[in-house]
Amino acid sequence: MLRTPRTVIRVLSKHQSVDLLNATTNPTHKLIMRLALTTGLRREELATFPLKYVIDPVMYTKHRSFIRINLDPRDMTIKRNQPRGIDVPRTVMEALWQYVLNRRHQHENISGQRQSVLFLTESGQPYANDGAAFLGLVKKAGAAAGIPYINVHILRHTYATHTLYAMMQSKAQTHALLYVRDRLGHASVTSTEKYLHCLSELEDALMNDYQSEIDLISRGDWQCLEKNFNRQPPAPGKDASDKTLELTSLPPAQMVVSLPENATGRRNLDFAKHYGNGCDVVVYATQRALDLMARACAESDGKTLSAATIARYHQNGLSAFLPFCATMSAALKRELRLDDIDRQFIDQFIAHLRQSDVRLSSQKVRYATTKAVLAAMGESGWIAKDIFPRNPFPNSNRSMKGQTALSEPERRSVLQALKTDMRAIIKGSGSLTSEELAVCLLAIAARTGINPTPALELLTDCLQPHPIKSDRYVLVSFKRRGNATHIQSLRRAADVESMVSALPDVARIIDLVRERNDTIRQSSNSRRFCLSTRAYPGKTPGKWAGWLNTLSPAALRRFSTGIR
DNA sequence: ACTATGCAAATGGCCTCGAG
DNA sequence: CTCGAGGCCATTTGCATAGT
Repeated sequence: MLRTPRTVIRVLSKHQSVDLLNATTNPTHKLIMRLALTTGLRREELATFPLKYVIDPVMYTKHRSFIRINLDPRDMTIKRNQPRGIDVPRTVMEALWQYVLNRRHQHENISGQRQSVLFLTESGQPYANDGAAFLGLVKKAGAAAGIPYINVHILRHTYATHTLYAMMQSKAQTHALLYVRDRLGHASVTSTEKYLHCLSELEDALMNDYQSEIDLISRGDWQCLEKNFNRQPPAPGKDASDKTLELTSLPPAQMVVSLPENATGRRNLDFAKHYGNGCDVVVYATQRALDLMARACAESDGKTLSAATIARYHQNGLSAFLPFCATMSAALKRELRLDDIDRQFIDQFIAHLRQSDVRLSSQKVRYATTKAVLAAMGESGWIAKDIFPRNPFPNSNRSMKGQTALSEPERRSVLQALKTDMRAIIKGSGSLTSEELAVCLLAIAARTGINPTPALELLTDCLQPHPIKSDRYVLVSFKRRGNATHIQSLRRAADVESMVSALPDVARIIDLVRERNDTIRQSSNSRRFCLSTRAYPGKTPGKWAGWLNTLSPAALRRFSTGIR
């Protein structure tokens, strides 16, 4: 501990703060000190800190390392009844959240009474008398850590001094002072300025990375807490059983994840080849994660993640990640476990990608898609969260090459060819083949300019009468983009990809497709899509005969390369 | 309050290959 | 000949934030 001659303010150095926390064995006490050291709360504020201020950090969507909490005198004891905001490190909030779910819950059950304050004693009661007991436990920890003089308020001084110091490295002194004043709830900045005197007395080396250092040492406990939490039976809920991971009999009988109906060529994701390489647990966890995504996709009608995206997770991400896991297993000479997947493991995976001979953008995609799957596994509680570095592949969106439009003569000849083909189709009868459908699609696209994938997913009711112009129609297509945060099953304005006005000839094409392929569509598994056809029209009695499908991108591509 | 900008994630596109 | 799988790359979109 360092003291200054002119003031009575005493603060802890970074190392002393760390020692203090390490000397505390009781997790609740440690958490109280950690909150005090990272937010500068007063003793009475710690004692009356409301339970309701603790949130699941996962639900805090702003990508900041601190979570802003607004303290309200109606919820807790605050000096001068003055509301203020404090910034809680995300890692501390995570620890508080785990405390609430785990240890606090147990203590509350001991007394059988629900409490509104956050921190509870071993007997499940709030800390009485504005947290008078904190002094004893801080003193005890201080003695164990070899800190000669300490009290609860020193933790607040320590926060103030170190935060001021850290902020003044990058911001003006005034800014830093005002920030710390507001966090501490000082009425005047002159109170805050007292801490400036401490600064000059302290050595730089003691001051750096104060908060991050404090977080680091507490991480161990936090991870233990999390593991305990995961080991408990899942909370009752309708999807609780879905998210449990059955690891007893591997490899599983079912090694394929089926994707719902979609407009890409992907149908089934095969995991069989990844089993038996020393990482079956990991393979199975990833398989289950994709399975959950696929189900969510089917239930939400593709509004969560599109089937194409899930397929890409498998193809781009896992096809790189799972072989890497196999290599790691070989290197470790043992079966890989789920708790092997930590920050270091991810770093090694990144290094592994970096030495592969694919381009940077591919490395990035492989990493990003793997991350998406692992993050989902983290959400389900199967592996640790927060294991990813900030951005391992910065500036990957370098040079871009745009596509050039067709020249005018080219465009004319394409349109001419389309017109001829369309005329032949109109003359014919019976259901349309995939090639004929491709002509229709291109004709629609050429007249309306809609994008290919939305076009492939046009619904049977895609054509609406134009509200104003009686001789026109509106062609409505939907985009599938969306995150889990906007799950919606209803059509929303934001989901409309385009609403182009269409002349009667487009309406005629769509009507034609709708009528001629109606029988096929009715017996199809994709009856909502307008552009449905029979795969292998009329021939090939193999296993695909009679299989019904949408017009596939592959068919469309082969057709369009044909007309070039 | 609004706009421009930069970054990361999400998504689309195209090629090749093997099986039926 | 068609389809889906495998693989790589490019572009678009969403989000946060700095700047006005």
